[in-house]
Amino acid sequence: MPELPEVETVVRGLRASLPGRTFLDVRLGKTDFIDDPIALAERLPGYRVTGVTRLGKFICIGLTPGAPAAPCVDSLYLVIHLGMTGQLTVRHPGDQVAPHTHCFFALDNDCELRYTDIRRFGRILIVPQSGIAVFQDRLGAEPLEITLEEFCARFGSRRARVKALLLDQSVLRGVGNIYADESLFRARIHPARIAASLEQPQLAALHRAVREVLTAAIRLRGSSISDYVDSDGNRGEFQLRHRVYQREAKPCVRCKEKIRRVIVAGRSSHFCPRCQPAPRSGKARSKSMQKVR
DNA sequence: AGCTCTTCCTGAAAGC
DNA sequence: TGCTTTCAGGAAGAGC
Repeated sequence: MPELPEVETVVRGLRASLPGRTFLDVRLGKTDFIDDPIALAERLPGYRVTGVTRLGKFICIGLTPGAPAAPCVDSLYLVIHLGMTGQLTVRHPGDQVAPHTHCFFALDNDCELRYTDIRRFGRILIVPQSGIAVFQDRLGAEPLEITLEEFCARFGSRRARVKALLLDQSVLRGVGNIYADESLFRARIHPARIAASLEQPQLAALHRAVREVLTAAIRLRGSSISDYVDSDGNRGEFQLRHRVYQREAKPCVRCKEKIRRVIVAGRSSHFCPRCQPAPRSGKARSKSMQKVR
């Protein structure tokens, strides 16, 4: 599933082929995942791509009105979230069309940008230039840019489970289930730990682990678990380096203990019971306190 | 504030 | 074999 490293890989691919291109035409299939499909189809033709950026897990394609500039027409962003199974690829019009391809954006160089999404958990919307700041403000910090101080401020005061916070896009933008589990393993922190209970060295280890895991995953062009491919249709390779994600019952790479899977924050969470010791629950603590007394 | 549950959707895998 | 059920999960919303 596409998280920050996968989205970053797609963005880098698009950056090689989209800037300077003008949208000629938009064809849509199913549109229930598009905020305003009519506006999308009517407004986009004539716009030229100025750049491709990433905001957390969102792909932002910057657009400006085409050469014979219509007066008073604003620049805008075509914003795309790949959800669980979204794929954004650049193809030739004659290329075979993958099943569940719902958007075709024709370009002025005999190529087309295609959006394919089996489960349609993705999202496509147009954000005007004037609205991008508000859009960005609803998202948390960029994991590859956040300082240790800000990381500690965002995590150290919260009573939520650390895994839930890692997945919360208004805290950190871009981390999903795979990289949350992989980061917690490297930092040796149990996913169900209350963030505010973490010691300073643990917060520092997690801050570092998140950045290292994401950087390593970008280097290998992301993790392809089921459907993820980059803008050229190629799979990533970081799934070969996963140490806990989808390794339930397999031996821990550090200590050989069997990797376990539990539900934390409503998500399956993989961890090593020896390397990532479980927090003592409130119940257990009060019981032991009673024993002591 | 933060938790759980539900919804969206499809295909793979498990169960019968 | 072939059908039905279950599950996975990013994000948002409801309700506690």
